[in-house]
Amino acid sequence: MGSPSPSARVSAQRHRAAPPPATRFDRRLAEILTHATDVFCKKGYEGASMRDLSRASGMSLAGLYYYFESKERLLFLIQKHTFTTIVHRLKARLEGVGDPEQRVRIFILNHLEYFLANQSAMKVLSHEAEALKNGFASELAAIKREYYRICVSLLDELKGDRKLEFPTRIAVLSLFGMMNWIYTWHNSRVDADAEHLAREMGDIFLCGVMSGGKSRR
Amino acid sequence: MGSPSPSARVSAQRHRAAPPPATRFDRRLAEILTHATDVFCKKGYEGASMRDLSRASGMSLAGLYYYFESKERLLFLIQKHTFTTIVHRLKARLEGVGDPEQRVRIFILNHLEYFLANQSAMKVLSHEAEALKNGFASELAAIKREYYRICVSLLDELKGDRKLEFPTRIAVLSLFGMMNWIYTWHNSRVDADAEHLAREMGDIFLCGVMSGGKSRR
DNA sequence: CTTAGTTTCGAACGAACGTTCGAATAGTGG
DNA sequence: CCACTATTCGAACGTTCGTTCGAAACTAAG
Repeated sequence: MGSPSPSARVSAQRHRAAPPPATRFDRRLAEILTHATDVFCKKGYEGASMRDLSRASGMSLAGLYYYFESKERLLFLIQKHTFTTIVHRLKARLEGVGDPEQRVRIFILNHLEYFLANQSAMKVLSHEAEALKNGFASELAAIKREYYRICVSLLDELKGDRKLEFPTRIAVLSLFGMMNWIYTWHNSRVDADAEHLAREMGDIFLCGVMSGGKSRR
Repeated sequence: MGSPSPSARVSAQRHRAAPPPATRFDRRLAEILTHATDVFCKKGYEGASMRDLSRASGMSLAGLYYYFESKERLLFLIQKHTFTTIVHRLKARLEGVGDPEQRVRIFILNHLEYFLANQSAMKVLSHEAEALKNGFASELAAIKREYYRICVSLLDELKGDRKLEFPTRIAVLSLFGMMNWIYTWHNSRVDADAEHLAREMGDIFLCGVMSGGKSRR
């Protein structure tokens, strides 16, 4: 039993002085993930066949299975990497910022910047949220929940700081809706960049939330 | 040529005094559409097989093709009926209401009420927006555009009436995002009903839009 | 070069897919 | 009852699906 089921490997070896910190295996896998992301984005997870992925990544159908053991795990790898990265970047950007409104604006900007810079990946993350089953689904749900909780706590900070009253859950989910819906309409030739969008959505959302619903009734 | 391709029929006969104004054919088709909507909602358009639809509607696989000529046309019928209905109801509700803010609030309420009362259908409409091709796609895009334009004109009315300045396109699409995202999170056991949600989302959106983005920078 | 390990691939598997066809059934006016 | 249409179905069509397997091709060290 020299090499038992290669695709079960999780990229364990990491003790070398190679120029890029990733092994050849990891680099090739990353390439495949990139191409697969585009295909999933265009045709949807169910609509994309392994043969489509094979064609897009320039590797034979059978060759793909050396890098992952199933189509479902491939989607999982894409979604997990995307979500982990966006959470990681958010935490880094929030460090050292105290003002609650600024912190919310950073949340929005971080989300939109990553969304527009990685449109395919973020569409796959948003649109194929229900495609995974059981173990895969629950591991991803945990990351999602963490991201959600961060947003809740940011809004609660704002609430406490400004003595506001609004339903946090609805506000958070409305904000996610505004931001995630972008993948259905954003056109880089006519629409503004992430910074503009973040300011405009931030204005709509924050002013709405901060004026306490006093426009009528 | 007694009955040339039954499924090509568009429910032409409508000159009878039958108790319900629909023919037997139309009634049975509507039943199938209802069951198919639930299946598409649960498994997605690509993920649902004709055999799934057959099981759910209690009709044989071949029998389904008496009522529509392809799986794609079935999705089209579902989406077109849903979208047409929501636009029709909106127009009726807007009649006779003059105040621009009230008109926007009616738009939101109409959307959310129909969304929550027909969750499956609206999820299929929102989530499978890209599944149709060519002719089907363009006919649906026309309805979608009309609905979008109505929302734009409602916001432009509000803008003119209150001398506001905000980017209409972003505002409209943000509003759609807030509302349509509901299908990813709404839980009828913990979340409020359509009226509450419409008021809360209306407050966030309208106050945000009406205060002109003055919260900072 | 030899050898051992890593990576790739052609060919095939059984299963499931959307769709079709001709025959059987149910319903209806004569 | 009949004759006729409207509706339903079992069985099969050819295609595509995700996945597997054993053998090649490549890579790197001895």
